[in-house]
Amino acid sequence: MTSNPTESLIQLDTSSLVDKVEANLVKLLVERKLRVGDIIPTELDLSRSLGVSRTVVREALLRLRMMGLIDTKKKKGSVITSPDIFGIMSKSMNPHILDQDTLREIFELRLVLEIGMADLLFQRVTPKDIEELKEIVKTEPDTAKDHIFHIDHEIIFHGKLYEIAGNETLKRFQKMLLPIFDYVHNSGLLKKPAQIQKFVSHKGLVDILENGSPELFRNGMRNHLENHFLRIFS
Amino acid sequence: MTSNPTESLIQLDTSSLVDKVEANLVKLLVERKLRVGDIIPTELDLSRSLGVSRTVVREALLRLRMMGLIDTKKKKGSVITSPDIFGIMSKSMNPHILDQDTLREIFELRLVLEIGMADLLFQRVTPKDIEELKEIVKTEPDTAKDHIFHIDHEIIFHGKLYEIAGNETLKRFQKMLLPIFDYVHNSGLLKKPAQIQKFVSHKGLVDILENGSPELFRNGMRNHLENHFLRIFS
DNA sequence: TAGTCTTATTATGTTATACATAATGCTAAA
DNA sequence: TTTAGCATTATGTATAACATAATAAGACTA
Repeated sequence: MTSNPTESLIQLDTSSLVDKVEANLVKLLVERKLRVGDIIPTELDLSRSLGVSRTVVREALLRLRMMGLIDTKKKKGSVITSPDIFGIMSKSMNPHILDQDTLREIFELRLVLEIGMADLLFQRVTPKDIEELKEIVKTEPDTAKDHIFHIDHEIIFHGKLYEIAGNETLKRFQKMLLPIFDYVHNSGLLKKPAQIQKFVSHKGLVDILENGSPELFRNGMRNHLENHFLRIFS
Repeated sequence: MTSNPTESLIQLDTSSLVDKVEANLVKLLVERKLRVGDIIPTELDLSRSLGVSRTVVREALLRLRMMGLIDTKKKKGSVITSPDIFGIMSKSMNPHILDQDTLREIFELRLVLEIGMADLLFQRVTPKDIEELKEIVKTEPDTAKDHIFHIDHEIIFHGKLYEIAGNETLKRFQKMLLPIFDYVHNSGLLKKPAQIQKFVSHKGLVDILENGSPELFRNGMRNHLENHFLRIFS
């Protein structure tokens, strides 16, 4: 027992009707173990059985739709879909909307991911992957060359790495982060300017992936990203 | 020019009215550079100036609200808020809703994060942090002891690490992942059972953080998480 | 005058109804 | 049998009305 005067107060329910209906529907999906492709009742049915207006049901369904839990088609009604945890998130991933701190943090997040995923890579990489990577780095442009082309090449190479990692969630996450990363990289947001200095190259990374170890790869990737690290650690 | 017969077809606009209004509103927020706390027009005003029904405006606003772009209060109207990129996502982070593959991938994601964040740690750790970590590991329970207590301790220790990393986005992301990680860890989802074998301890990690380098820490953390890695690499 | 209580106002929350629209399925004609 | 056309159905949109909560304005009291 504390002397906190709010101790005995009951947490009162400030949730709106829509909130309740939403929770109800989610519970329904979970408890009834509905599978992907199953159809849920129509808005009118739901509004009748839940005793609320169709408007409220609609708003709740809209939320589920935004969560990626359902997909609603005309006439058919709503069907359960495999939830897409990044679906909605990508919509708010707008550099112009996010504040500077968040932008910088997302920039960092990408670096963290690429260094940390070494073990996944070594576990799942195949000889075919190595060949493909070699093919990619063969056309590696000079850093001094066309900037846009350079960026494109970066995306292809690192994208391939994520593919090898065999983690779709990770891949989609980075794909969402990428535009932000690029934006931060090119905006004047980071105080230190970008260096053109060259550290471990893509070619070097492929070599490590073929003959080295996760430890070596982590260090190699860390070094490869040195230019970016230099910019955030001022 | 290809012989693709669909080549010359125009991608027609299947977006609903709500979609358009939503896009319009986001554009408004971005272009007008509205700041946090600013009030946007009332639903009725918007419906009048956009020439659509209040219903449509409401649905669009609901979406913005779900994206964490606005917060709407009665009477006041809607005010801009600092967008919360994980806000909505955490709602769909329900182990019972996500499919098995995604669950496993999220499990992996946590491992990636903790190994990859070494540089952030070393850059931002303070002597005070080290002291606090030492205090935490001092009460480190024996692995054989109470399981719940052990989990709690895990969360406290690793949570402190995220705090030191000084990346709020990263921290919030992991906080969201944690329940899923726990669920996967304790469910029969992973084929291999959990080992009670002990590798690099929390104490060992603190020692590295105090006297070592990012490279050493990455390897130490990798080793510390060995039990988990053993389970996903079957 | 300052402070509090009451009342009016206002914008969102909710309901109800009607019609538009698109997808599906059925039916009848070629 | 195929296809064109129609009926059906569930979502999309519009409108109007009232409920509710937060705020502001006004009135009343100390």
